[in-house]
Amino acid sequence: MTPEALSAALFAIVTDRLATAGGVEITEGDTALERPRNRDHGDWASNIAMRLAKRLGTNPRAFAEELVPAIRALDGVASVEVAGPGFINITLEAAAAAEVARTIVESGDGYGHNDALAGHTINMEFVSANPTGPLHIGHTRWAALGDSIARVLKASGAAVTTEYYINDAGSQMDVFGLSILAAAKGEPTPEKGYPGPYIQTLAQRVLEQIPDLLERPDAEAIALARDLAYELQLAEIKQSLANFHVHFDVFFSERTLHTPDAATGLTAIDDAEARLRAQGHVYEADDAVWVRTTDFGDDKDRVLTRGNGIVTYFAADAAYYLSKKDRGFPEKIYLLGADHHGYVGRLKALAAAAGDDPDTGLSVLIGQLVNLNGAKLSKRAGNIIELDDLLDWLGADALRYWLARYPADSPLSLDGEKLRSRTNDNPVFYVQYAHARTRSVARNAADAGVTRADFEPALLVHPTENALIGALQEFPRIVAHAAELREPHRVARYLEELAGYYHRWYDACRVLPFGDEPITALHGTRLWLNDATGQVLRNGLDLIGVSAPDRM
RNA sequence: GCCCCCAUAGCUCAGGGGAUAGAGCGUCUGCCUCCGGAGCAGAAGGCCGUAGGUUCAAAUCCUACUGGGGGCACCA
Repeated sequence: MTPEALSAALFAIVTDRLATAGGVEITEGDTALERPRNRDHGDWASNIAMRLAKRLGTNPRAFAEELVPAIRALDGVASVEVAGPGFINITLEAAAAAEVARTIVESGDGYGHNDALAGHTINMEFVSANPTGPLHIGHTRWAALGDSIARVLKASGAAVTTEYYINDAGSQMDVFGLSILAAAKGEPTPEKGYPGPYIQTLAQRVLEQIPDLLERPDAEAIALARDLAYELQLAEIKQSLANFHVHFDVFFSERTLHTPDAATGLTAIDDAEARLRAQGHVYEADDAVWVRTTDFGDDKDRVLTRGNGIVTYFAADAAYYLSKKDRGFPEKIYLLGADHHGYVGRLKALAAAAGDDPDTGLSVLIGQLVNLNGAKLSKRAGNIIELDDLLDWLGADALRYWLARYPADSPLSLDGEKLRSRTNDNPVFYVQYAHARTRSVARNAADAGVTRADFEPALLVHPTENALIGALQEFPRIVAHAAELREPHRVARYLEELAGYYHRWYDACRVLPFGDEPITALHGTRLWLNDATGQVLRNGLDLIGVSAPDRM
């Protein structure tokens, strides 16, 4: 008996009761159960009676009492009580609750997957760092968060495509080429050019591949340096992301939006402008071409083509948006830093201008920036810390976990001391340790001859077993909530709780027999519970891209 | 000026309208004769920024205010 099954049964009972009362309708979400903090309040509690009391014009306790007999009659329910202002507290039979251990072991990696977002087709864009330099600390949070969100969305049944938009067009690429060439010549960084030792390294590699670079005319040399350095840098970025266990399905080049179609001679941006014009949202003023985004809530209209004939970044954004739409993504998610929150208005307006509903088709997740030991990092300050260095220093697991365990809108600072520590200062170790412990117990069980041959769930009656089982039962719903809210930190926090329940159980209940004690069904059944816990810890850690070691 | 985010234990932070507000760190006290002590049990520590409002019920929702962070280009 899972909370989902119990909730569904309760829903049936309540709707049945309401059919005779008439006039009141509820949804399945209304009978969702919560795990009471206080064990005296049963295994699962419902507040449905209090929620309906007003609409029914009845006393919540009285209405709750009316539901009790039908709930008590359910298979696997041990007792039902009405308590407090009208809570219905349900206690399950130990055997019915502990069934979940078998379910988990048999479902394996699939346990926790759910269909909360079945039928949703989602495009997620994040990171999208300029290919003119390495990924740095400013990108880490979105990389970790975006990848984890994609994982929980998939686990909840959504079809997800993760996408990295490469800003490989525009003047900053020429500045990049110029910087590389200057470095190749041994000249100082040009004004407003890209500084940094990585430029020197890139220049060196470019020279190795194009030995006669410096003998070519500057214009040609800049273009050659730019394009090759870009290629090399992008490969580095992809490698960094791979090292960080972050996966992108698509790397989308902005250049392709500026490239004329062979047949029509028009670019995707031309096409986007034409489509917005056809919708009646485009006008000319001051020699420039504008979109009237203020019609859709933006605070000012936006320019597509500047007076000098050059298209704006926003024009490419528009074309890119339409590309996502055309490629079949009804839902688009953008992850942006708080420093880009000014984009929200124009993106929403763009979606509306394109004929989409910005409320359902587009969600922009804004997150706070990351600090390091309290010191804020900005490019201008020059104290850039590269992702690769962070990975060398802290390891992907600690970094991914730390970045994933806070809500995106919560300020976050990386504390190198904590992340390197192998104590409870560093929560990833607490969780990973719990997993390693489940594996250790399993190894010892195998050596001692304890197997999963016997499974007698009715034997799992210890309070710490009840608590652990309840936590295991909650996992699918935790994943579904994390997906619906795009909040993977819920998974991390859940894992910390689960690890706590496991450690307390481990402390109180032995899986292996003492000394020469005979092996009983209880030992075997507890091994199921041990293995089930390990499986859930593994599945949860995987959702945030963190490894689950067998030994530490 | 306008917009967005934040305010909860000494510190860092959880807490999608419910019962006695939680965790880690730090402080104090216990637990290693057998499954990993990177663990467990317990103590101390709170006017949930302030003031109103909605509700049977508010840390949670709404409004105003205070204090902190960020943003408001024919840049990319």
